[in-house]
Amino acid sequence: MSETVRLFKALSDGTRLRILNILLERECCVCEVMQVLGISQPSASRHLSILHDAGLLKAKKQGIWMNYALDHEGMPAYAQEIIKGVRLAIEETPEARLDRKKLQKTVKQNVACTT
Amino acid sequence: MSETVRLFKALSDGTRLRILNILLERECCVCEVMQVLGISQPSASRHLSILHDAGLLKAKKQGIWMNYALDHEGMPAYAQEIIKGVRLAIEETPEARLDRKKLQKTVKQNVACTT
DNA sequence: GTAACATATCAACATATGTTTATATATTAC
DNA sequence: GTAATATATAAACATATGTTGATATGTTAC
Repeated sequence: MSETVRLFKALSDGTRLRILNILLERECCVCEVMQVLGISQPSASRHLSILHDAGLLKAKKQGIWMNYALDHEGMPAYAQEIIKGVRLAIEETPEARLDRKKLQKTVKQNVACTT
Repeated sequence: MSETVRLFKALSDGTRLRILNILLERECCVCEVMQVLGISQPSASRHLSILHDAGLLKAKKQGIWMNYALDHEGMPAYAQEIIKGVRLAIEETPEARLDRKKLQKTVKQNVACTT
């Protein structure tokens, strides 16, 4: 049961729901999340790791970037059901729409290293 | 979005998930909840009111008892989806099974007043 | 009216959580 | 090697949350 509580605690924060909203669009690195939401880097990093620890995200290092994505296949069935609910709940809110719009205009910051 | 956060905060507690588990069986009064879970009366009352304020429960006064039940019709679509996830998550845990078993043996305490 | 029971609420305390600032680690370019 | 960028982590602080015990409210029986 504790694992379930951890999941709901992870979802009990407006910032993290905003993060899930943009991750439902596509995977993001930390710097994209901080740009879109207008939050500090430590805050973005911490919230992402909370979502990750709750089993919702998979992390993949790509060069200097750490990319986070929803782990639909890896999460338990009940979590998939709950994510459906999250999507229903927030998808059509003005804030969520705006964040997704900002996400489209966002690029990974360091232009130099594409190795 | 804040309403969604309140819902998830309400679900972020092991005691309240146990309460939902028995309310998925049938409606209960406060004294039944405290008996089944083995918690104090103020605790049962408070947790029930948190679930109620989150929009998950309907309350109906019946004589001296206040009966709480899941408000499937009254809750928004996303909440119904999330409750499905809750059920999936906890239904088959040993604790949840045990609580439902205890619920069967529980009777409303005051035998005298059946008016 | 009083007594007994069910429920709600408040105060006090301990614990958990989010935010900010500073710092450490890691990768890439030079 | 140094410099710049991306990320993670820790310390300090304020706020939120859960638990307990005491008390108040409300209903029923007498």
